Amino acid sequence: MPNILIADDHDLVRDTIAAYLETVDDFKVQTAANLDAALELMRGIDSFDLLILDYHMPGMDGLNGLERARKAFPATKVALLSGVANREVANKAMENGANGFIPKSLTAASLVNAIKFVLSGERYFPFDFGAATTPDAPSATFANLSDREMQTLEQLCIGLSNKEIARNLGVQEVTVKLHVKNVLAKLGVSNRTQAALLAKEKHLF
Amino acid sequence: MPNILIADDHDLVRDTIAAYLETVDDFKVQTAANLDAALELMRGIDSFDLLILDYHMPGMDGLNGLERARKAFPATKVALLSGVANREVANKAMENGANGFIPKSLTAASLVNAIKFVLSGERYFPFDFGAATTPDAPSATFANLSDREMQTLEQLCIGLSNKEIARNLGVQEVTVKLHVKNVLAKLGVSNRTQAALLAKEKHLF
DNA sequence: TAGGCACCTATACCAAAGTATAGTTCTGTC
DNA sequence: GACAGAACTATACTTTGGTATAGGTGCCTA
Repeated sequence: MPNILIADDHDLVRDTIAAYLETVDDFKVQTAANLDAALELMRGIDSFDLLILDYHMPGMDGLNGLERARKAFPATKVALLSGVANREVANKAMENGANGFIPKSLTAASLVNAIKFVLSGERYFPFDFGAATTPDAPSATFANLSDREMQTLEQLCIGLSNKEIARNLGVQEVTVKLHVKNVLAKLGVSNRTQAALLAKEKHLF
Repeated sequence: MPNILIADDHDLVRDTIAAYLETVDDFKVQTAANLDAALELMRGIDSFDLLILDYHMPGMDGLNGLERARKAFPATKVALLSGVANREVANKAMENGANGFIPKSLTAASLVNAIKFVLSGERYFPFDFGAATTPDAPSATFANLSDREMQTLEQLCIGLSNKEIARNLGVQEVTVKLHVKNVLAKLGVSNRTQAALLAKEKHLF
C-alpha cells in the first residue's frame, strides 16, 4: 500500500483530497500544513513513496522548497500541487526534478490516475497545462482566407517582401499586394507585421 | 482485457512491441502495416480500446491520418508513435485530439505505463519531449542592442508603425527610423517583420 | 446561362519604411 | 580637457507597402 504525504496549508483542500484518496483506492495518506511539518513527519517514518507539495505554502519559497525536500529525501517521489502557477513555473519544477505537476484544475479521477502514474516511476505533466492563454476559437478569423491568401500569409510569416513572395508564387508583385491587402482586412490588422505576429500566435505556421 | 491495435510499417518495431505488450501485461494486441490496413481491421472488430499510429507510415499524410482515424472511430483512443517528430508536430497532434504522443525513445516500461495511462482516460504527453529544440544560447544577438533600440524592438513586436512608436517614446519619427535601422543591422535581418518574428521566437517579449 | 467568386493583371497614387549624411547634446572615462 | 558612444534631430532621397479603380479569365452553382 503506497504511503503518501500531502502538504498544503489549506485544511479543507488537504483533508478532502486525503480522504478521497483513502476511500477510492489503496493509499495510506498523511498530511501536513507546511513544508517543515512535512519534513518533520518524513524523518519520523521509514519511507514515504510520494510527497505532494502545495506550491504556495509556508516554507516553500518558490521552488526552493522542492529542492529542500528532494535533497533531504532523495528516494521519495515529489509532486507539486498548484492552483495558480503558470506554465513557466511548472516547467521549472519539472526541470528541477519534480516527478509530477498537479494543477488543482484536475478532476479527482485524473488525480488518482496521475498519482498512480507517478508511483509507477513515470513523470506526470498535463501536456496542455497553461495552454488556456488563448482558448483558441480556432481560426474563425483565418477560415475566410482563400487559398492564395493563405499562401501569401504563410510567406509573410517568414518576413518576405512582396517582391519575394511574388517570385515564390509565380505571380506579379501587384497581385501579391492585392492578396496582402485582403489578408490584412480579413484579419482586422493594419500591417503585415501584425498579420505575421497574429498568425504565429495562433500557431498557423 | 484491453484491445490494442498497432499500426507501423516497420515490421520489426511493430511486432516486437506487440509481443512485448502481450507478454508483460494483459493486453490483446493486433497489428497493421499501414493506416488503411488498420482502419480495415477496425471495421471488422466491434471495438478497439486503443489505436497506436506511427507518424511516418503509408496513408498517414502528416496529421491527416490521425484526423481520419479519429473521425472514423471516435470511440477509440488514438496515440501517435514517432521516432523523429519534433515538438511542433507533437503539440499539433495533441491539439488535434490525440490521446497520447509516444516518442520511440521511451523505455519499454514507460511505454506500458503510458498505455495504461491513456487507457484510463488520461492524455499522455512526455513533458520534456523536444525541449532540446533551442537550448537558448540566449540573446547573444540581442545583447548588443542599446536601451532605446530595445524599446523600439519591443514596440515593433506589437506591429506598431514608426509614427506610433515615435509618439510612445516621445521622439521624432526620424529617430525611430534610425533605431529601427540599427536594430535590423544588429539582428542581421532585412525588415521589421523579420525583426519582430525573431524577437518573438526567442521569447524576448 | 447568368451570376458569384477566386485569381490574376494593369495603372496610378500616396504613405510608410528604410538609407545616407551631417550635426547637436549629454554622459562617462581615460 | 579630450574622446567615445548613446541618443536625438534635420534634410533628402529611394524602395517598399498599401489603397483605389478597372478589367480579364476560369470554375462552380443556382
